[in-house]
Amino acid sequence: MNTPNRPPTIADVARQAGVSIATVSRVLNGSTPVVGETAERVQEAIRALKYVPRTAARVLASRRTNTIGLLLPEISDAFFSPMLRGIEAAAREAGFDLLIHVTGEPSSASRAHPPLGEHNTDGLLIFTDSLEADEIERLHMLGLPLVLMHQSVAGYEIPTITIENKDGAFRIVDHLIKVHGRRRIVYLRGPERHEDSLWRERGYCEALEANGLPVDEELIRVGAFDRQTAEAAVGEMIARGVDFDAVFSGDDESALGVFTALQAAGRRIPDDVAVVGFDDVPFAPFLAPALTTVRAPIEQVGREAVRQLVRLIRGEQAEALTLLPTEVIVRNSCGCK
Amino acid sequence: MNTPNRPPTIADVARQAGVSIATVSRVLNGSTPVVGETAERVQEAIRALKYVPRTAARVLASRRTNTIGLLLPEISDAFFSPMLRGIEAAAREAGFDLLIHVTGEPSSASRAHPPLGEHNTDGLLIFTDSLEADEIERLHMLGLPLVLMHQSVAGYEIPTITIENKDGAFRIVDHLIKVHGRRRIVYLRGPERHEDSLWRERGYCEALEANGLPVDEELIRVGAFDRQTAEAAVGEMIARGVDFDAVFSGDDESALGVFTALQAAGRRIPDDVAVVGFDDVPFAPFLAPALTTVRAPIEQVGREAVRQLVRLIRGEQAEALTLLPTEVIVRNSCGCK
DNA sequence: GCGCTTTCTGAAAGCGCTTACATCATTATA
DNA sequence: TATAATGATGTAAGCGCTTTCAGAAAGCGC
Repeated sequence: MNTPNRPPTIADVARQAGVSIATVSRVLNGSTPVVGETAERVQEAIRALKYVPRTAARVLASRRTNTIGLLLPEISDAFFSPMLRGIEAAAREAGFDLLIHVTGEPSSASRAHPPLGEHNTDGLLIFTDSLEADEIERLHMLGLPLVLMHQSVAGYEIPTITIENKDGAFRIVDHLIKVHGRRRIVYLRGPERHEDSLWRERGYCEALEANGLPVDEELIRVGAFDRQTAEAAVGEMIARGVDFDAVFSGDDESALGVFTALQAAGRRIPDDVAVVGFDDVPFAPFLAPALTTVRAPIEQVGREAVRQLVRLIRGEQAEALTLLPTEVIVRNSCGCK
Repeated sequence: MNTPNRPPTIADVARQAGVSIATVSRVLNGSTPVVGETAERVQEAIRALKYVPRTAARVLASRRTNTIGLLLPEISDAFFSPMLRGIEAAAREAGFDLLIHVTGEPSSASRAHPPLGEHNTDGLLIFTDSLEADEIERLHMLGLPLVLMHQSVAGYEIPTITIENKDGAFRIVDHLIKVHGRRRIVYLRGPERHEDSLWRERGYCEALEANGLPVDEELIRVGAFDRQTAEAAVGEMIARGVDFDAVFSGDDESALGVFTALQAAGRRIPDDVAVVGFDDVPFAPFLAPALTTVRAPIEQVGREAVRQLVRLIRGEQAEALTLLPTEVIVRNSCGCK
């Protein structure tokens, strides 16, 4: 804090109120009673001096940061806005500051050594694919409270918040088959090792099998939960003459790419190819046609993750696994009207 | 940091390497040369102990937080994703952590006393409508580096990053008039006192006047840059039989609400009513019809704001005003095909 | 009046680190 | 050979706060 004008410290407040710095601290923190008249004098001095306690000093002396860290692999996908809203609001309600770090691509040094950890937070929220397993283990061994989102780990107990991926995927693919008679359904996978994606693929496969359809590897491609990757994947399938009558795009961001590729190839949605997504991000109802998708309670995932982390920080017990329900949201892109 | 297992400190590293803690600090920070063999021993001890320096101690001793604070009024609008991406990336490149706080509604206590300031950051990025003028003044008087985004203040020199609102608005309204012959154009205002909104309204009015059209107060409503508010405003105009053939929605999020209201009322876009927005958020091309809008270089605003703030933090001179250009992006909602 | 308990407050230690200043050893120069 | 300069390292102070422990005063019961 390189300010030319030195902000007031606790010593300035103590001097003005005519008490010790211990008393000022007590008034600030309510940790020990202070008689009314003394407390009044202290409050008045705080007001007059516009005193704001220095966070670093508090953290160092109390050994608590009052900060929650959040690690994300990226931030631009429309999926993250509602989740951030949920996390930010819940952290604030619980009296914690939120420090967000985006680790970036898989090769990024941040994944092995992120600038968030036991040194500057009371606990970490870790979104899937944002931190290496070794570092998760190190932090867990140190006893730093951790909560995983959309990811689980084997071998040790870290609370996990996730959603009903498989069930949601099963039901939306079942809808395509049963209600719209689709038989050649593409699945666009998410990023490699992305746990949500693995479960969604399993739901997709189970829906096919439950309806007596074979799982055709030619219909399973990589969309990486990314608009451009999905667009390229579908574009390539079309160019190679692969026969399909529906696309389950893995997430809504990919669905945008699917729309683009189909429209570029003159395929009508949903007449020629039905398209369904996953997540129900804010723009989904406004697409042309309005996207049929699985609603993931994204904001709720964020809120619940903070709740569990705060319990851990306070030394309470947290739920090992919190599974939030998904829901098929039928709009127009599947063929319903 | 309530860990049952105490993480290693600099003293542990010093003991293991057989040097003083000052030498360890020097190796860590490269502030003073340390001979190769000694430095090697220190690095090895750091690795073996998996030592991570405690941020609070560094901040307190060095009087620098290496943290940039960002204040936003909200976070769920699609506008903020690209901006966060720009800010986050630029902060990381400059070696700063980013601490984000969302102040919430106008009545929120956070606006007067946010949990970000001189006590825990080296500088603040302040997005318009996120912090009260009194607090901006207090922080400025303390000498805390500040950069404003999409907002300016009179009376003292705080660097400002903003975009060509008026010019962009003028050109898109001009396009509606000149190319599509629209004569009854609605403007949906942003939140009260929102500077971008004021300039956009001015551009709107000037375009009308430049084309010999009167400014009709009945056509100026409040959309508050919010989907539901915009939907309600347009719905009310329709219910009251107000005649209009175009809507300039103020921002893209509001355009979603305009679309909804028009479609609910059986008005065809753009045949009956043309709709144009502002910002060119990621979903704009995918709407039905694809939204004609003014592209604001959102991510670049974020990047540039960090650049200027970092200059201030380093004691360098920053630009007083940075005005980034906007560009009309013609798609289909205005009537072009 | 005496002894014990409770309440309130101040002094002091210390959280983990940075860095100024002092010291020592080595090298270069006169 | 003596002196000065340079480089590397250690000691100690202190950043701003929290909290433990000690002491004083007041109140209560016998």
